[in-house]
Amino acid sequence: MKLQQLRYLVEVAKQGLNVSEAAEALHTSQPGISKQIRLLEDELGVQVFIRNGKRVVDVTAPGKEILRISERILREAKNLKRVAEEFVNEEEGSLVIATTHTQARYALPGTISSFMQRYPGVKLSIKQGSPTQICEFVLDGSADIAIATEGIDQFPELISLDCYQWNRSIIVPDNHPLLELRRHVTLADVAAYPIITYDFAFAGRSKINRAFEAEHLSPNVVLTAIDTDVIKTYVGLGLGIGIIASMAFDVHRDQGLFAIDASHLFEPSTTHIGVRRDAYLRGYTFSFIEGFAPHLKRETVERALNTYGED
Amino acid sequence: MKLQQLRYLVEVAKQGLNVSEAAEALHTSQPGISKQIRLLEDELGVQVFIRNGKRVVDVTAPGKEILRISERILREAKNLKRVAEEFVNEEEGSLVIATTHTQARYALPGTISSFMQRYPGVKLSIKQGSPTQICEFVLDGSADIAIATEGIDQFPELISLDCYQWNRSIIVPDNHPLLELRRHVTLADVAAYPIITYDFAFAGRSKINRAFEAEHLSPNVVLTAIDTDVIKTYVGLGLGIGIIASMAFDVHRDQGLFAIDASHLFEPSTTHIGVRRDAYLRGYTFSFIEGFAPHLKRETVERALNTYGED
DNA sequence: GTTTGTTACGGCTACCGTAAAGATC
DNA sequence: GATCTTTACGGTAGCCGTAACAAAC
Repeated sequence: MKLQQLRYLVEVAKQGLNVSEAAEALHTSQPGISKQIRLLEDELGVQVFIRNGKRVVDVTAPGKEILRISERILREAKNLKRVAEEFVNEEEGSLVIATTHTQARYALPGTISSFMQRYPGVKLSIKQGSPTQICEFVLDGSADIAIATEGIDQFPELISLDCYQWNRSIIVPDNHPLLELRRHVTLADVAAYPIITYDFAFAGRSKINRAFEAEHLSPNVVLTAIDTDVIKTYVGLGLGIGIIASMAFDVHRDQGLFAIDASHLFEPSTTHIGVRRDAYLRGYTFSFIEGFAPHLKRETVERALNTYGED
Repeated sequence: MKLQQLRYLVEVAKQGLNVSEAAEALHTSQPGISKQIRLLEDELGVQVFIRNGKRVVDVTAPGKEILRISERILREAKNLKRVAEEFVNEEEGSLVIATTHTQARYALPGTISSFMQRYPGVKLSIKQGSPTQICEFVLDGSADIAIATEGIDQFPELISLDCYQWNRSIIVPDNHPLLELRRHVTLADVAAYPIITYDFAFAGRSKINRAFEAEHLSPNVVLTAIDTDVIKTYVGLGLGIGIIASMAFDVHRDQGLFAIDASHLFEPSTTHIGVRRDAYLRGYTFSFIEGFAPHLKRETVERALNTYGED
C-alpha cells in the first residue's frame, strides 16, 4: 500500500469517478492511475470502484470506508509536512482564510494588515463565500480557517470558537421618521417600513427573523442581500430601511445615511472561527486568531482542538 | 514521503532509538532504514533524530510531533486493511482480548466458548495483564479490546463501555464465627479479622478501601493478591478472610470455603470494555462485545466510538 | 465518433541488501 | 574491541509515460 495509491483513489472519487480528470488534476497519466488502483484493490482483496465494463460508475460499500480512511491518512500526511515547515521556518508559509463579505470588509482589515506587517513571509489569501461554502473550503483543505457568524456549528468536523459579539443598527436615509424616535424605536416601528437586510444564510439573519416572530410581527422584507454594501445602496435609493451589523456603518463614508442602534431589538450575534478538528495549525495561524480575537490564546485554541480527549 | 519511511521512524523510536533493532524487528537491513530516514528528513527539511556523531541519541522537538502523526497514519493504514478484510470474509480474522485474571477466569469463559463456536474462523487470543498493561496493549495495537474493572477510564484515548455491575462476597473457612452473622455482617465485623484481598490496582480494590475509610476503620490486610485463586488458597489455609468478587466463588469447586454476600458493605463495581477511539472494529468484534454485554449492541458501540462528533 | 479505461511495452528511478569503513562507547 | 551507523555499490523491482487497443455513451 502506498500513499499515492490512496491519493489516486481519493482524487478519482473527488473528480466524479473520472480517472482521466483525476490524472489531469494530479499531473500524471491515466494508465498509471488505473494500474495503481488495480494494484491496491488486488492487495486489499476488495474492489473499491464498481466498473461497468470499462467505465467506473460507482463506489462499493467497502470502497466508501476505504475512501474515508484514505482521506484521513492523506490529511495527516499533509499535517506532517506542515509540522516540518513550521520548524524549518516559523515565519514563512501560507494562510488561507475563508470568510464572508461582512467579515472580510468590516471585521478583518485591521487584523489582516497588522498580521501582514508582522509576518511578511506568510502568503495570506482570503476566499470569500457563503457560510456553507467557507466551511466546505476548510473541510476539503482548501482553506485553513473559516470566519463567519452563521453555519460553523453545523459541521461537527469543525471546532467552532467564539470570537466576538456584535449588535445591529437600523440604517435610514436622511429625514426618515424613525430618526425622531432614535433609541426608543420598537420592533413594531421597524416593521412598519419596507426592510432591506441580509440573505437568510448570512450574518445572523436568523436572529432578525426570530425577533420579529417573537412579537408576532411580519416585516415586509423587500430585498435580501448578501452584503452590506448592497443594502446601503438601496437604503440610499429610498427602497426601504436597512438592518445591518453595527460595525458595517461608518459615519464618514456612509454620507446621507444614518444609523440607529438596535441592540435592544435583536439579540446579539456571535462571530466564530472554524477549524478542522484534525488540522495542524502553524504558529502564525494561532497568532492570527489571537489578533482577531484576543481572548483566543494559543493554549485556549489547542485545548479546544483536543476536546475529544486524545492528546 | 512513503509509508514505510514512517514505519521506519516509528520503529526506531519504539526500539529505543536503535536502528539495528528496528531493522531486525522489521526484517530488513540497517542501512536501508538509515537511508530512508535520511531521505525523509531531507524531504521534510527537518531532523527527526538527534545524532551524536553517528549514534542516534534523541528525538528533536519536531520529531516528536512527526512521530505522533506518523503513528496515527500507520494506525489508519492498518484500519484500512482491516476494513478490506472485513469485506472479504466477515467470518475470518483475529481478535485479541486483553484482560485480567478475574475476567479471564470467571467472566469470560461462557462468552468465549460460544463465540468460538459461532466464529470458528476467527483466531481468538487472550493476553493477560494488569489493568494498566492491558490498556497499553490496546493503545499500541497489540490487542483489540481490553476488559477490566479498573483503569480503563484513565486513558483518554480509549472509549470505556460499561458492561455489568458486580458485588463482593466475604469468603471464610468452615466454622468461622462470621458465618453466624451471615447477612447481618458489618464492616466492623469484617475489619476484626485479618483480610486477604486484591492488589491495589485490581478488581475494584479501591472501592474496598473506600468503604472502610468511610467508616474510619483500618482493616488488617495481611495479603494482597492479583487473582482470586491465590486469595482462596490462603483463606483455606486459615490466614484470614477473603474479600472477592462474588462471581469468583463456586459452591461446588470451592469445597471447604463459604461465601457471605457483602453487597450491602461495598458499593458495586462495574466492569468495562476499552477500545481505541480510532480503531476500526471487525463485525465479529461487535458480536463478541454484545455476547459479553448484551446491551452493547453494535449501534451503541459505534455511537460511542464517534462521540467526538466526527464521522 | 468521441470519450474513457485497460493492456502492452520500454526507460528509468529508487529501493533493498551486501560489504566495508568510520564513530562511539 | 565491540557495537552501531553511515557510505559505497550493484541488482532488481516497480513506477511512470507513451502508444495502441477496447469498450461505452
